[in-house]
This record gives sequence, C-alpha cells and structure tokens, in this order.
Amino acid sequence: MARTQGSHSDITGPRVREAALRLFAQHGYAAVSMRQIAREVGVQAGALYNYTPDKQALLFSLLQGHMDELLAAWEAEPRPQGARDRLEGFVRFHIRFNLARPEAIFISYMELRNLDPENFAVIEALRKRYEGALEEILRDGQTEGAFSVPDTRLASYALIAMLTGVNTWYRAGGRLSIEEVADIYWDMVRKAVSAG
Amino acid sequence: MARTQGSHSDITGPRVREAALRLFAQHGYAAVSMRQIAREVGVQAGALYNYTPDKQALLFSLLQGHMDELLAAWEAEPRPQGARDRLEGFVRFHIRFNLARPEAIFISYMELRNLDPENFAVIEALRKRYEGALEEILRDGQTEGAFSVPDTRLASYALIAMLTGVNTWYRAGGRLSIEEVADIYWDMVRKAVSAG
DNA sequence: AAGCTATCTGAACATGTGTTCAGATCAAGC
DNA sequence: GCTTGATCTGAACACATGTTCAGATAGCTT
Repeated sequence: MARTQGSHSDITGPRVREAALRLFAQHGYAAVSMRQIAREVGVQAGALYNYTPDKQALLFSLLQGHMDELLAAWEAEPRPQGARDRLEGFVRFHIRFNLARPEAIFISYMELRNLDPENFAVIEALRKRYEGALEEILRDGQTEGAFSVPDTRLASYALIAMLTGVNTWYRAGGRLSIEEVADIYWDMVRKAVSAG
Repeated sequence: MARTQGSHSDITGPRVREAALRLFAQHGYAAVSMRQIAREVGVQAGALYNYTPDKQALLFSLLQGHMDELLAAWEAEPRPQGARDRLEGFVRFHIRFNLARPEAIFISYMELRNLDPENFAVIEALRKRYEGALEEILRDGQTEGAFSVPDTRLASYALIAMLTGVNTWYRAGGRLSIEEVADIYWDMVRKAVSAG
C-alpha cells in the first residue's frame, strides 16, 4: 500500500522541480545535467527518475505547469466592462505575475526550442491562448472606438514583448516598486494604443 | 611562407562562423557540438581549431562581431536635429537592422549567459552603449519638451524590448513588408512617448 | 515487532563531449 | 620540379552525459 504520510516523495518531488527550474533558468536546459539537479536536491542522479521519466519530461512539466498557472490566474481576474479598463487590468496582471515568477517566465521564453515537437505544440497553444486574450481586448477597444490600433495582431505582439521585457532588468529592492513600474508601463501602453 | 592566395582558410574560416551562427541560433550554444559545426562545414572537428582557440571564443567572437557591426552601422546613420526625428531614425534603424540579421540578434539575447564572465562584461558594455543611444534621445526629447517620458531609463528598456520583439514573429514573405512593420511600430512608439 | 514497499544508492552502460596532436595532403613560391 | 608550410585527417584522451537497475534502506501499516 502506498505511503500517504511522511513519504519522502512529498518533499523530494517539489524540491526536484524547484532545483530544475532554478538551474534551467540560470544556465539553460542543455547546459544543466541531471547530476547537477540531483546534487542540488541532495540525492543521487538515479533517484530523479522516481519523479520524471526523463529530462525532457521534466522541462515540459515545468513549462506546462507554469502556463496552466498563468492561464488560471488570468481567467480568475476580474473582467471590467470597457476595453480600456480590461487593458489596464492585463498590463498590471502581466507585470505582477511575471515579476513574481522570474525563473518560470525566463525558461518559458528561452527553452521552447529545447522541447520535443509534440511538447512544443502543447506549450505554444497555451501561449497563443494567453496572448490571444490581449489581442481580443485590443480588438474590442478598436470596435468600441476606445483605441486606435489598426493592426491588433502586431500591437499585441509589440505590447507583450514590451511588458515581458520588464523581467530582463527589474530587480527586487531596486529604486522602483512593482506597482510603480506597472504605473509607468500602463502609461506608455495607454498612450501607444490611443488616438494620438 | 604563408599562403596569401587560394588558401582554404579564406573559405573555411567564414564558413565555420556561418555554421556556428546558424546552429547556435537554432539549437543553442550548449546544445551544439563542435562535431556538428564541423559536419556542417564538411570538415573534421579538429580542423575547427585552426579558426578558434576553443568553443567559447567562437561564441564570443560571433557576439562581438555582431555588436561591432551594430554600433558601427548606428553611428553611420544620419543624425537629424530634433529628438523626434532621431527617435524615428532609431526605431526604423533598429527594426531594419535586426530583421536583416535574425540569427545574430537571437544569440545576442539568448547566449549571454553562456559567456565567460570576462567575455560577458565586454558584450554587455557594447550593448549598454547601444541602448544608451536610445536613452539619450529620450532624455533630449524630454528636455526639448518634445516627449513626455518621466523615466527615460525605463522607457528605453520598454521600447528596446518592444522593437526587438519583432524578431520573434516576423517572417520574410509574410503579409507585411519591413517598412510597413516599421511604420506601425514607429506609430506606437511616437504615441507612447508623447504627452498623451 | 514484523513485513512491506516506496524511495534511494552506487555502479554500470553506451555514447557524446571539447580538445590535442602526429602525420598525411596539397597548393604556392622558388 | 622540389620544397615549404598552411591546412586537414583520424585517432586518441580524459571526462561528462542520460538512463537503467539490482540491491540497500527506512518508515508506514498491520
């Protein structure tokens, strides 16, 4: 019968995922060995295979877990009436969520090419769903006459790139709080989609 | 006496760099072996060491070469009077230059962490110099009263990320020409830094 | 207290890694 | 036509890689 309490796997499982996430983010998937992950967890390399069928599945599981969290969190957000308020909500949500999970965000953008084709397709579909939410807001705003965005597809790419870029420079404890950063970015986004 | 004509190195040298650039961009530095590069060139792995002291130096040389080209090209651009026109010049230059060298741009952003610390410092300094040019334009525009950008540092990060993001989705032969893309991005940038 | 089984170790496997180097090759310069 | 030396081959080196597995370990269940 399976042990349901005090099992090491309750401890080791998450630790494996945390170590892998941190190391993949720091050095890159290809540059990190299973033995490095194991050392970080305080275990032999073979023990990792109680928690993942192989290295590739470990990467995929991390990315999929992150995308699921992202979509769930976004869909749990309030959905205001006007497109303008929905856009503001998206900007602030994206910055807040991304800065709370820098490693996951990082590997989500950097390690896509290290996914097997089938795994890549799954993650890519999830990402398209998330980015589609932004484009929908832009389209609504265009219809409402609240925005002036001739090409909503392009604009969504541009804004996503801009917002995600926060992760490349933001460091906790710097001169700006997350809310201040979000204020500044929202100001730029607001103007960028306006009639100007 | 060194052969000065018909030497194979005149052919092989560039081919090594091209193969490395393409493979690094496609699979990542850590995931590409010297034997893969050699196979692409049509040579044995040992021969590569006539063209680079080691794998790390090959990556560094590619990145440094690219940054030198980028800075030289930017400094050769015309420098209009007003900050507004200089910003437009920067936006169009950045998009045009980046889309002309997708692989080099890609590894410049993805493979920084695979550089030795000393090499990283060199590349980082070059990149700061380029991004500093944008910030200077924003500062000038703020002084002139042409822009409304309270935090020029942040704004430069935001705009660079947005512009560089073009490379993630643009494919030659798509529905938009490079000039059309530049028009749309310049429109968004112009509005984002305006008084709004 | 005894036994069961999830968990982990430690060694092994086949293959791949970056790098070196003695010797083959072959075009250029005399 | 012979020599010279840049260029390349092919094998070797020491070590790292992902993964497997028989056996040791240890904590829950009865």
